[in-house]
Amino acid sequence: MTELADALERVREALGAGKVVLLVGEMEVTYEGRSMSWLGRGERILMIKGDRSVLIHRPKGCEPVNWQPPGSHIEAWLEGDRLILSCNRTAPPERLKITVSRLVQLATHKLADEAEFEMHAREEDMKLAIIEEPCIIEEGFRIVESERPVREGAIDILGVDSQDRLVVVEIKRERASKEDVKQLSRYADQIELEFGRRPRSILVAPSLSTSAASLAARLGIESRRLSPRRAQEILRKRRGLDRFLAGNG
Amino acid sequence: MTELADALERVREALGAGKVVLLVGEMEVTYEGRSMSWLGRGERILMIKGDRSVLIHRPKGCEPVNWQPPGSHIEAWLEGDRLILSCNRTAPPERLKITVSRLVQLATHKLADEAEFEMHAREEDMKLAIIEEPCIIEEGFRIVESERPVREGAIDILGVDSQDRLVVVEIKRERASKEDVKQLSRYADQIELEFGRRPRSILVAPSLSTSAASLAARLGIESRRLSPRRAQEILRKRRGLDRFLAGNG
DNA sequence: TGTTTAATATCGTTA
DNA sequence: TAACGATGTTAAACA
Repeated sequence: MTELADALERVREALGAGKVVLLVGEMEVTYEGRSMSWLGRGERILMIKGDRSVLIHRPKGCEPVNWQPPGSHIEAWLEGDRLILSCNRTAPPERLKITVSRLVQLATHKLADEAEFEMHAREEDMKLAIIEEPCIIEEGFRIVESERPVREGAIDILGVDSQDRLVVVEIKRERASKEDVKQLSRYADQIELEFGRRPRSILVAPSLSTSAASLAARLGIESRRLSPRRAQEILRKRRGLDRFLAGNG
Repeated sequence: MTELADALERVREALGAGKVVLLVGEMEVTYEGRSMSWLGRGERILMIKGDRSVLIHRPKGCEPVNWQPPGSHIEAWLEGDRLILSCNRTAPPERLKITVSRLVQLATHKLADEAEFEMHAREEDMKLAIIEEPCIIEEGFRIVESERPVREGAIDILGVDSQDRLVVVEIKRERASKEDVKQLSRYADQIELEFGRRPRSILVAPSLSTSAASLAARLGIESRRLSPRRAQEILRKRRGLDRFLAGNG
């Protein structure tokens, strides 16, 4: 197969030059390492990036069927009328073997992409919004400390209410589960041990699961509705205001 | 830009025909939905599959920088000298907008892939290995029940030892963490409540983290070393033996 | 280097 | 549909 022999040369050249390889064709895939998998012959897309990460995509589904993280050692050779690609890692030991039996398309590109990726509306942004605007929790709420370490993990926010009672705040960016309520309860236990009196506990999340809500009620844990999106809007508004005040100062 | 106008037509045709689109070029990307993200201009690979899942890959890294799961509604149009792709979902509401400013390559393919994907050596296989060969846990160990539901979740394996003491077994396919030890301890609490006496607790995993090991020691929790790979070997050997015995029967 | 935690996690199963 | 755990989770932050 002259076509696959040519492909082998181009793949080797691309690997050496740190190019991205896009190979469309008929292939079999086996993986052995943390798990083991077999995938029989079919038409797929193989992507090898400049950092030697490897992805195999089927014609459907968002996730790759097989992959190898960046830095794998890649070898390529011909075996009869097949093009073999062996992608190996040592820690943990794992191997991905791709057997290409028919080539549909092969492209290689040297790509330049230095842009910064910015993401917002994460759990971190919810915490920042509360720190910059504590009345999200309630009127008169003040921050004492963020990420205060306790025996198991860290308390998202420790604060005091208008009557100077300690408040333990736990933040979740998704619907809170029973387990999240238990975690907050354990944090409150730690604070009670340390300060000698029971703090208030407030779970901040866009919503609570039914079991989480009933457990929270039983344990006397309060909750506040806040979505990551709303937190992001509060931050943006506030920072806009800060810039305005700075400009006038 | 005649090139991008031509690309628009080919993308539309591919979307209608359920083809896979591979577009390499310079683009900006914004996402708004469960989170929000911005990515400035750079050279990337856009993949749209037949099921309308969308992936954007940078030249490095295993994971896509942005994506949209299968079934998103995709619209494409020209805006000045830019090709715009808008990929929308309704549940949850989220939108991915791609602005292509320069085309490097565009390919579309109708791919056929009907192969079955088989994966082995998962946590499930570790459980099966213990069920088929209980002496992996210890001499005289017998299975009572698998996946026994308790208040929070399910016990992987409940069994009895050679002295008829109850044993709660928790299986982890990776190095076990402190949290895994706590989970097992809570399961043991539930069994103690139900049966009126403290069961033995055994954590099965390829290894334990240092903090997990010390917590296990403090709580009187035992452990057994078992990797998914070894479990898979045991299963294969055993099933081979079963077939041999069945052939002789 | 190892551990811990967040993620647009995704994906499957079960009640 | 909601809840819950497994995943070859991946990836980043932290000690």
